[in-house]
Amino acid sequence: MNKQFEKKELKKKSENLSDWYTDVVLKAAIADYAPVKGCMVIRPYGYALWEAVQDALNRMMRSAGIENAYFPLFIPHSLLEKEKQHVAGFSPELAIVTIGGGEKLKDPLVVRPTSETIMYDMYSKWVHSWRDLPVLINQWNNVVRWEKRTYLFLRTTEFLWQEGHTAHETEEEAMEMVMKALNWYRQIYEDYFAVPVVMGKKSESEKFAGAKTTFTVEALMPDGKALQGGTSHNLGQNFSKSFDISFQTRDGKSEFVWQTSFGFSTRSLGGLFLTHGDDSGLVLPPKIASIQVVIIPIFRGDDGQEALLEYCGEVRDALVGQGIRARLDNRDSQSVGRKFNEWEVKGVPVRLEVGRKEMEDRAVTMARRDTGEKVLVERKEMLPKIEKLLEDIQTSLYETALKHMNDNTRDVSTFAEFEDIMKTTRGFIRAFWCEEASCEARIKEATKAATRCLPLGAAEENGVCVHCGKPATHRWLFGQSY
RNA sequence: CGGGGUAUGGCACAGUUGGUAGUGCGCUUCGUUCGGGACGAAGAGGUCGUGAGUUCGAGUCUCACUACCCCGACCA
Repeated sequence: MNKQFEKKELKKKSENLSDWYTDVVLKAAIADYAPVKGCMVIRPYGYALWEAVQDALNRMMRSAGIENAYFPLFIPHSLLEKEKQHVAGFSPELAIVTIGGGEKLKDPLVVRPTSETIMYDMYSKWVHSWRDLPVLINQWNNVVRWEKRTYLFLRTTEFLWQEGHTAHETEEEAMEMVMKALNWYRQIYEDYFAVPVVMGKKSESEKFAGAKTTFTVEALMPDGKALQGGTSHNLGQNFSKSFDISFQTRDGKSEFVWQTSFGFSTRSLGGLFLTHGDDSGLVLPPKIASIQVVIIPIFRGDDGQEALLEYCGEVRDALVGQGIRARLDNRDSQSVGRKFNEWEVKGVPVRLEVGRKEMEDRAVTMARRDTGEKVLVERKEMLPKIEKLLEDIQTSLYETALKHMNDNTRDVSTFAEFEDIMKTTRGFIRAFWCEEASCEARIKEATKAATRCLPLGAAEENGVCVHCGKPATHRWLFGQSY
């Protein structure tokens, strides 16, 4: 049974993850290389996934009173320079427009790498009183960061994201926002993508340029490397002081606002593709898949084709009526085998095979993408069974990924052990660390692994740093970054 | 930005001592098919990365340039 059919033209995930990844993203028509280095075209089948993310995050943000807006692509270089750490962090990867309309610009324009500066310049105009707070604005846009080495979705020169930027009366209120956003990101990964994550705080050297504290969701990829999945920053008053966003408090004093920013990008889709999927192609979790069920008619001569298509159409309408995203593949130019393979590469969670046999028995054959298992289901039981199957696939994908993460998260007490793990399986390593940047840098140089985060809720303990032996109070999560 | 490699049809590649470009897949049309990438017939598609040079003649030899890929450094 459950035979895995070999894909003739697809590289194997089991042999080389990164070759497989590129191959499958291109062949599943998720994305394609654009003529500009490091840039890609997100094709309709891939963009539909991004739209699903947008829908989910927009719902979550709306529930917290956040509204969408749009700010310009270009940022005057003079504005970017206002927050020192911010400009220092981003300078090496900026694209800068120096000529406009054939004339050299007096103040070059930066193509936004993120929008803090241009948004906060506006916020300073808009905020004067405690009554103007909180400011709760999000924007969906594209940003550009000139990376030296790029990779489809995971690190592209231009990428799409949402960036939320809020301003509050108190730091407590800002922190609530920071954690709320972080939890949304966790939900997108875990509930929609079926990708487990660890939530935590970034170290000083890994935090956002200009932030007081950065929080992150970190996922573990199949090759044991870690992916920073989304970040939420407590900006404190760093930017409000640089951009003069001040307000009169309820008791008449002047104070700077407390700010947050948080972002979730198309990189996340790369994590989704890497995590699931197998030698036959992508495996999309039902909750995010744009097509959850594909119906494939199996013809027998010209006889009865019309009746078969009619039966398939009826099956599709029943599914769609139930809110299931179903597609009938009625192309007669492709053979059945080819269709099976195409939809497998594209990772559609459930395939219904419908031939004369099923039509006569008033049934469908239901095949699940993740295990390959096929069962014959009576037509009248189809709807509840498919709903159940979609849930089962979602759960099973999450559990498999969670097991992988747990199996590859190791407590380590000696540096030799640390080095050994990084040389072999990689994965997450939990170890005491003295919290000194120079020590972290030496660990990274020796093993390629740096701190991913201090997991939320990590207990305070008495320990010694895994590398330098100095006193340490917490076990940090280490890993090699994607 | 350092080290290595590659560049020939949409994709993957072959092309011998220099003689004017080929194979497989894909694509188009027609027909027969369809329970795991169908078959037959007939077609379309290439300034051989760019620019110079050597030569009667360059995909092939020489030089320069450019782009891309892999490894490393970098990557809130």
